[in-house]
Amino acid sequence: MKTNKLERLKAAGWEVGNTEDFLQLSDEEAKLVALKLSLVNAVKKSRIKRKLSQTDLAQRMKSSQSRIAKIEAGDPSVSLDLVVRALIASGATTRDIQAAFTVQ
Amino acid sequence: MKTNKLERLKAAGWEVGNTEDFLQLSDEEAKLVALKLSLVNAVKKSRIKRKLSQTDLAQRMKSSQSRIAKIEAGDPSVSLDLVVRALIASGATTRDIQAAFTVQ
DNA sequence: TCAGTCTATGTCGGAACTGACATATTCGCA
DNA sequence: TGCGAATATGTCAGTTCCGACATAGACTGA
Repeated sequence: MKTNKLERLKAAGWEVGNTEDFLQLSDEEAKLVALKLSLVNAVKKSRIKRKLSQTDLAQRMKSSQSRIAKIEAGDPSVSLDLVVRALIASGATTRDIQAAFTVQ
Repeated sequence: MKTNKLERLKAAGWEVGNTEDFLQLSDEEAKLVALKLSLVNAVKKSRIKRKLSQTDLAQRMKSSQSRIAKIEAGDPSVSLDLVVRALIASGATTRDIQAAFTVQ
């Protein structure tokens, strides 16, 4: 999956703004990554807000602690599906979710 | 994937409202399905609006016509990832996308 | 009617994603 | 400091999802 390029770089400490044109990511790819990033942040925020540990959240959504850690780290092996699932399971309201989808 | 239950039923002509408690889908599952459904509709709407054929859209996102058809049909084999990707590729604005995430 | 375009459906091999596990690291706090 | 809880990282086998292809059906205008 092409999107992973950016995520890998980000993980290596790059800033998103710079790398976009450097890698010549298409607008579509950039949008998708931004969206995911926004959701990822929302997951962590929502989880913390509800005072859930990663293990707690994992149980709620029948996943594992390591997967939650990867979600929050923006790991390339994590799909949008799973991020959204985590967001929902973390108790985020519909409003929260919608807000997370606000990318400009 | 558990979510498919509902999608299969829906495809068979069921109404979502009824089946939810019948199948005892958790709130989380229901939310996810509703979200996907909303996005799926947005894809078709956006594609038509821009007068793109399924083949056109497929080329834009380097997928295939049959995949687009499946996306729009809410096929169980289609992930949220792909739906969102299609939505973006169809030219939907950020505002459109956000609107599609408005589920209550 | 029929040719051309569009959409739907089924299938398949390969790619991507998953939960689970092991283990390392970080983080309070007594 | 050191201990327990929380989080991070790596790996892997099983599952899901993917594009591609074949083909069927639907729709439109001539």
